[in-house]
Amino acid sequence: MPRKILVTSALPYANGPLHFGHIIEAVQTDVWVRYQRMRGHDCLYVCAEDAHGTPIMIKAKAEGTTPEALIARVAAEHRADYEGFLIGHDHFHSTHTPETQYFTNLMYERLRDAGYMTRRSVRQAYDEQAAMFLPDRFVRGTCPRCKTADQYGDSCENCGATYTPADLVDPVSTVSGTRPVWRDSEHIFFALGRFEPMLREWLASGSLQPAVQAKLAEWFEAGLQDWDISRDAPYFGFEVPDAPGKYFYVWFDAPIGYLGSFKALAAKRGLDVDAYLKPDSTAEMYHFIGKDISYFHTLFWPAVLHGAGFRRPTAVFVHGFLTVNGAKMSKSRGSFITARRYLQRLPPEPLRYYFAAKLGPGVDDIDLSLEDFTARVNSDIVGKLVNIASRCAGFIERGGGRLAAQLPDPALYAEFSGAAERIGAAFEGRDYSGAIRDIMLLADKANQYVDQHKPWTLAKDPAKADEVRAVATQGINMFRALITYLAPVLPAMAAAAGRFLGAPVGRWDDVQSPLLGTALERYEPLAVRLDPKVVATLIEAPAEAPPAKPTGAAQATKVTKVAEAAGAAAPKAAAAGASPAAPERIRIDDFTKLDLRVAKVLAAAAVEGSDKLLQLTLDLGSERRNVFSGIRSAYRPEDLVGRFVVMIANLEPRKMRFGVSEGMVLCASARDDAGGIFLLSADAGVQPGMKVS
RNA sequence: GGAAAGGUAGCUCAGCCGGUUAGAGCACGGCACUCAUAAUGCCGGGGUCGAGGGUUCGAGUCCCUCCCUUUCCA
Repeated sequence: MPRKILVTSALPYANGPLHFGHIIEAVQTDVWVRYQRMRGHDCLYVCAEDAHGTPIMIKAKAEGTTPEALIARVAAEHRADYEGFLIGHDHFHSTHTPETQYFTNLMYERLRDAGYMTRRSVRQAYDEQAAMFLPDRFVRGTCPRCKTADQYGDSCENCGATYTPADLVDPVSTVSGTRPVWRDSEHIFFALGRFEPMLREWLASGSLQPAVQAKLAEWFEAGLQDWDISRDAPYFGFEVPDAPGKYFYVWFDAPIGYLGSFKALAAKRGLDVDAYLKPDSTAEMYHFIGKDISYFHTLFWPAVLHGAGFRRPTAVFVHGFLTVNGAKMSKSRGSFITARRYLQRLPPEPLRYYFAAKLGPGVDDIDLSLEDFTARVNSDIVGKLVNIASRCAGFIERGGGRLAAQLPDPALYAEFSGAAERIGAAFEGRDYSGAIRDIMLLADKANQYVDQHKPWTLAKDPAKADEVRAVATQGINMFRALITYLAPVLPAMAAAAGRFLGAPVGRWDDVQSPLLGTALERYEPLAVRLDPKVVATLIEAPAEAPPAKPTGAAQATKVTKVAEAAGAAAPKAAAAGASPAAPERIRIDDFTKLDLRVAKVLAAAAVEGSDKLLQLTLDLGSERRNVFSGIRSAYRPEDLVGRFVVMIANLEPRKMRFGVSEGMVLCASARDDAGGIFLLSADAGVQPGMKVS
């Protein structure tokens, strides 16, 4: 009996491009959906543009356009990127639509009438010049705990402290640059705490992964707070029906956007919305999300649904974060890879395969290692999988173009067809990495089979033509089983394979009856190898020397990391094998010979008669030093005054043409300074003269 | 600061409820083969399973402490 399933992945926000973090989630969802469809289930996949909120409003203003125009433009880009990665949404909508507004108002009114909405006054930062209340992220200032400058209004990136904008030292509005004032305003709150028993029961039903359950337990422990779902005008969103000048907070209507998108789809296809959304619905509803938004999806969302008389999600599937080459995606490291950047260089399926090969059912983070990506795809897909078809196709073609009437080794084929349930269960349970391990083991087995039976040797004896065809038929059928199992991951390749086989690859159960006696089409290569040189260009070399942007965590990096970051300027050169002579090892006492000190730049000036040098006057706490430094190409003297640098304080003074240099300032750079020169410095709070060790 | 996940061969990872000489793929070395996109097959080298304690007849697998990495925190 086919299941009725509604699936969503998280809504991309309409103020930036899709990046690999979005793509891995879309791939995870899409693979699951395609698998369900291959099993004959009625599985719908909807998504939408998350269109509301202050950031959209401000970005539109900055671009001199309207939020609607901005959303339309970004949504079109997002849609194209999703399509580029073969993400098969049944419908891609927007939250700024009548459908979403309909559900938003309906839910609000029902929750209000049931007594779950309360009002009370809130004191909030207000920008008098821009005439608007400021979200926490739009107030910046100095962390009250560690004194790091220029931190967001809700938490410190450096020390991790959490606080409110009012706690900041020297708060500044990022909208106008002025100092905010504090004003009171009435807000609407959703009484989340009253749903605790329901939520506990819901989570006990086994809808969530163990790690997510643990997180929820922690939140229950801390106590569920009322949730402020309103914002003051000006705000881009839906106005609250019974509160003029108040708008629904973007996070209130974002998940409702799932239902809005579904409603639009239902209208298009004549589906019964109620059958999916009523409290006792037998349809299943799943949300694929990243772990950062599990609070909204595992607490607010089920509570809002339940309180408003709708069904709750069957389950929420939470995945971990994507890291690139072992570290968080970062713009400054160039590892912030957009969907567009990838698609301009490479086809989508290798990445779908690689993500699938690494995705498990848990919330663990997933690392994209570019070298591993290339090796894995070339070896698994081209070397193993496609090779089976490629090496067998010729024998069939030369032998008349038709498959044999029966399999020479039914027992071996049974191993392949018998894996269907095991591999299917892995897909169902989102253990794609397990499924792919299984599939590749079978691919090895298929290649071994061909090797053992040596059709190329048999083919030399015309009397053995039937035997040759039989072996190739066995091989082709094993290939067919494997590409069927991989079809959720590689839909385009599966379609191409279907054309070659003369029988579409579409249903999971097709594998149970081998393809016999039928004609094959001419074999065309189903995949090409990835060029490591092209793959390496996914990582962007940092463009120019960063214009003095030294704040917070970015600056707290260890010296080794800085060196690495600079090394990345020559993209992957080191990884490509150009290993520079490894430096000799030293002992700790060699290191302690260095007297590294933090110094403050008191004065800086270009040196007359030199293209490279700046003359620095440094405060070492107890003394001042005069140092010449070859950083003129990367720093303007006036930008340096007041900042902290690291210097070698016990370097032999050196007489130069322009004077005596009494030390050396530490910088990171590529060997030829090609990617720029980067001064090392210390976090806020450091004092001149402090020793570095 | 709180929390979660992870630390197993050069790389990416698998090792279920503790039990024979710790596995796979890639990479590397050798051999074979030539049907296949220098693809494939066979053989081989390579691991003090992060560190230190503990429980046990026996621990990569359980407990404690510490170190490191990544990530999350309405």
